[in-house]
Amino acid sequence: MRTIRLHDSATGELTVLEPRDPGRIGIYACGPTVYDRIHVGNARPYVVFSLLKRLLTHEGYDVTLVINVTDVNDKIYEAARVRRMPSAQLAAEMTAAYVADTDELGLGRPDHEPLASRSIPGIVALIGALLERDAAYAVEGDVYFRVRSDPHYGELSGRDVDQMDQGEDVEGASLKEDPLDFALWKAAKPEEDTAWEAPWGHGRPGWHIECSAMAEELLGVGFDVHGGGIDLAFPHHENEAAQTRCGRGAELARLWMHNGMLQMGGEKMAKSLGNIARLPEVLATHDRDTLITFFVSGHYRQPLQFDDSTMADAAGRVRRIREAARRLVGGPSPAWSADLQERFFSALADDFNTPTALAVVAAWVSEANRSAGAVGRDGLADMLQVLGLETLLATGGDGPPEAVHELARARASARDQRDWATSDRLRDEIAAAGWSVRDGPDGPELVRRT
RNA sequence: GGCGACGUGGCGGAGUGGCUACGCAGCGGCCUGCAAAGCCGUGUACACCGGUUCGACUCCGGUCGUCGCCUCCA
Repeated sequence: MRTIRLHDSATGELTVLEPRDPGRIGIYACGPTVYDRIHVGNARPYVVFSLLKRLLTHEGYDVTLVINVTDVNDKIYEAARVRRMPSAQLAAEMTAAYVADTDELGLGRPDHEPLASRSIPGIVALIGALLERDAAYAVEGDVYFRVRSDPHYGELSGRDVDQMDQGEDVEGASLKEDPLDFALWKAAKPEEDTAWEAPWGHGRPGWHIECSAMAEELLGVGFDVHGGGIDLAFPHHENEAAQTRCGRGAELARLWMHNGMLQMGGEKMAKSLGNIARLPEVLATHDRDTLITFFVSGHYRQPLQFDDSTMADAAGRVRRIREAARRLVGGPSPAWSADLQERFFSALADDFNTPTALAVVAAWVSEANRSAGAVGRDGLADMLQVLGLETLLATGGDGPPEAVHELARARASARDQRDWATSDRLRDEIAAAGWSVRDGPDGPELVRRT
């Protein structure tokens, strides 16, 4: 179990991960609002936190990963209205689509995937605690958080309350004591078709309260790592932190981790900008190994360029590792592997530096390719597993069909007769069938084209 | 305007006060009938201007530029 350091957004510094409970780590990451299929940008935190869990598990921690699903939200009501369907039905369908889409990433599921709609009692209880402590107030069925009642408000995202834009949101502005305040509970509106009973009225939760409630319910207050996209730092995470701090008298999380934005055309990938690539579409044209490799090729905190060229680069890395893997044998790796594995895991332990880790994998592959004798795959397997790329070691699936074998045999005899024209023509036919021939020292070999 | 991050070779993308990141692409060579795969070699890279230092791409200050947040947003 080595020392893990992570960048804490709250302090801006690398911080040693010291578990609340020895040997155990609780991680909560904000998941999607389900009003549409997710795009690749939405998949980044799913990948980052799933892989962080793998690293911590590898290091011997007992890790619980929670990624929520926001299934009650203004955007869902709006999208459901457009489609003329019940919002609960749209949310259910999109939740199922989200699960199916992220399943295709091949990283497994989080340990818990709570739904806001199923967490109402916890939400109501937390709002109740905030009201009791005067950190919130009810007005005409709405409940608002009193931002200025929290002296620490703004610390997570580094903002000074007095210098913040005090943008009025049109509806409800008049009900707030202070424009900075935000809704914990919204009274049911005629155009909204889901609502729950609460002591202060029929309605539904605001955006931020659900995460505080769900995280507390599943991980307890003061859990280890809270994560999500950097765009959530304010106001979402700031508000979450404030709610729990004021409602429970304790910090929600010990450390805050934020991933950088996926960019397309030099700008953040976002629906509002129209520069999105939906996850299912991306996975229809690129295999998941390429996508995962693409994600780990950049540091999680930095922006990452998504385009044909960067995906092609990732595909090249994948090819090279797979190619090397074909020549490996089962069992322990040679002595030189130990040093590389050490470098690999220290890179990950130092703020989860996956690009450096990937460079170590490349060095391992080069070393293996240089080696004359049989090379055991265990060391590489150990590293790739943590990057979610153990699939690169899978031995090749089905062999070529008989027709291709037939062509290969014909080509071999043409070559024996030094009939290069026929031989090359047959090689083209084999290629057309999806296979390539390599004439090695042990004779020709058929390899699936990638 | 406020807060924050960042500017690295053709592209992507790490990192460090003096020593090869890495990948993709390119170029030369080995191997091959030719290829493929692999191997070997190859690129005066660190936005600009000052400063600190024996020495800065790496620290400090400034300039310019880019991106993110400040409103829904992974």
